[in-house]
Amino acid sequence: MRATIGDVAAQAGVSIATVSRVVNGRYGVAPGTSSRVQAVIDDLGYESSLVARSLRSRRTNVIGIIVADIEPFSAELLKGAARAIRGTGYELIVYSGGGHVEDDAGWERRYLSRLSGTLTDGTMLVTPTVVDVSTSAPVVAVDPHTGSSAMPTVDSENLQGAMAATEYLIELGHRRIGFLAGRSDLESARRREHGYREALTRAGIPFDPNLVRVGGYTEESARSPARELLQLTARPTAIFAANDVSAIQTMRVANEMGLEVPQDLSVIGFDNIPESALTTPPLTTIDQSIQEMGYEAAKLLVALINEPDSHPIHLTLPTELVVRQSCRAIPT
Amino acid sequence: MRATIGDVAAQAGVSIATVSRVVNGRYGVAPGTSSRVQAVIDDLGYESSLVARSLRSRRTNVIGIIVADIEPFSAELLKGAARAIRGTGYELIVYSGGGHVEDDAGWERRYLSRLSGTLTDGTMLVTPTVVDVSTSAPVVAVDPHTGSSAMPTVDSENLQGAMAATEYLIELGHRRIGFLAGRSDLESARRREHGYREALTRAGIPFDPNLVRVGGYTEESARSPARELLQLTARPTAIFAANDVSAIQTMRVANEMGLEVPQDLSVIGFDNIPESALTTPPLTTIDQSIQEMGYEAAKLLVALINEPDSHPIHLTLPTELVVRQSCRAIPT
DNA sequence: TCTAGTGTTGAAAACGTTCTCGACATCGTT
DNA sequence: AACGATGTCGAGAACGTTTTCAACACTAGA
Repeated sequence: MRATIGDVAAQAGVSIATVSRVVNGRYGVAPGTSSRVQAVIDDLGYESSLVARSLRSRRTNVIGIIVADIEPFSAELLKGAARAIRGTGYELIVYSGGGHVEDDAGWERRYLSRLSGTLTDGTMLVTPTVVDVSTSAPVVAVDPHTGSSAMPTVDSENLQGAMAATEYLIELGHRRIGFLAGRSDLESARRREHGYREALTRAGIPFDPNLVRVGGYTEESARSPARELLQLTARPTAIFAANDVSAIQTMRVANEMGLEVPQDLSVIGFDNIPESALTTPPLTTIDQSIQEMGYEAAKLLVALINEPDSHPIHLTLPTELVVRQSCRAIPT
Repeated sequence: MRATIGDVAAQAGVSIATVSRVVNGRYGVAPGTSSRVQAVIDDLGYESSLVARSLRSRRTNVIGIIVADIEPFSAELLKGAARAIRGTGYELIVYSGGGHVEDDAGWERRYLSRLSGTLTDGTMLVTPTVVDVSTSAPVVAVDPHTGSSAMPTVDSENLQGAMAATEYLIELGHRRIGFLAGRSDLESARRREHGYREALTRAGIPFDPNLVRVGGYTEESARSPARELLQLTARPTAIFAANDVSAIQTMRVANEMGLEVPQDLSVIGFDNIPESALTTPPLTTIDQSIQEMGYEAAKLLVALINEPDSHPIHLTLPTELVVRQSCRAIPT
């Protein structure tokens, strides 16, 4: 059984209050008493319960990260956040539901309400759909899926990145370029689609709505729209998928249909998750330095905790084209 | 301000107990009352505090994962664990200190004590140094850094994997093979070193203690021993690093010294973290399917929570050689 | 009409902490 | 000798829940 503060107090022959003082290094306990209590603490291996402590006191020195699920994107973000936290004295708690998000709108509000005000001093929301949460504790949103808000925000240049991806395909000679979109209620998805259309327009290529399918960012939701695109009579020679997970599925579907990438089909993604380098062929994609987003968001959050009245910041990180081997030039 | 159960009760004109019953779907509240309370809950956006709830009640439906830091290895593990949890109704909480582990022995015991018995129904310990923790709640250790114990365990075939790596180098014609070890107090590191020596012995190559340096698994701790190996007068033609992070640093150090990999030096790693495919050249390594370890460990933990008296299991997952481009045959 | 049951509700204890407040020594000062 | 200052300590409230227990109002059966 786990030792409680009461056990320590009883064994040391002092009150609970005194043990609490020793544990937290508060002023006002005699040296003799202190060392005696400390000895009992070591002996029993007592450690204060994070839960009870945070229920009572305002400050916990824990920052929370709320994610819908732990998948490549959020995992990258976590690495960056952990790097930012290192040495600041804060600890990290990541909270994730079972990944059943589709049928569960407002999860971020619910989870936030579960943690905030008690467990954590501040919270980082990863790809939230709603950002108008009202809370006393600082919150920063990473890659929010809706327009700018009063909340501090870190995201990346979705528009420019999507344009760069499309322009690259155009430079390679592609004209029939399919777009596998994310959910249209998500801001990043809309911006990427906008970038795709903008690049087409600038190149003087007419926009064909038939070449756009809605994918939804997850493995499961990407497969059938990808198949639809590849079954068109005028099959696109290239597909720009709105994130890497979708792009990887697109390559898989293409293979299942007997198509070779990049000989028969060029595929480009968005995100540059580590997995994208592991595919055959390695995926050409847009790097949005997810780790940096996590790093900056965590730094921002810590700053916000220490300086609560600073006004909201919107940070936008650059994107960059990463050429690997999933695209090739159209033979003219 | 965050709404509490008291706010809901006051506004609905019922007692706190009744609200609690409605929230948890307990039997014994009149339909009319229930819907009235539910309306107030929706209106106020009330969500019960995870902290307060878990302080009081035994069951939380949360499983905890305790990691020293979030780096490539643990991040992979998390992905697997999240996959295993999906759809089970459990939620996931990952707890990590600031990554200041070296000067902080017994972190796993401390963190466990912080969470267990309160916040989580069961806990997964990632690469713990001590495994003799005593706790009432179920615990499973992943890749424990010490010998087998009474605690359920998931690890992988460190010995066989290390032998495979060394044998591969030998097959390529290498004879002077350096080994960049992990910390000698860690079980996995010892097993990998054992595999290295065993493979040498079987091939009839005498073991040279001078070709072994202690690295310690982290980026910082790997650099100087790697440099030492490369500065030997009889420089090894190949280096087997005990994990991918060390191997990547080894390649970097080699480059800084003007050596080309794999022309001047072959490097092989261990783990197959996603990052290992991103290096130039891509790293040849031993795949220990970290995600699977996380997946199996989480499954095991859930089983243990539901069936507490089942006897401890030790699961060992296979390893596999992944050939990329960081090794080449010695010209004879 | 009484009684036993059933359905609905609230009061209050408990979980493990932190922290305020007051109590009691002890000590130096006048 | 009296008094305030200082040092050391414990009692108890509070944090937001869950859960036990008892209370109350009915209804149905005798």
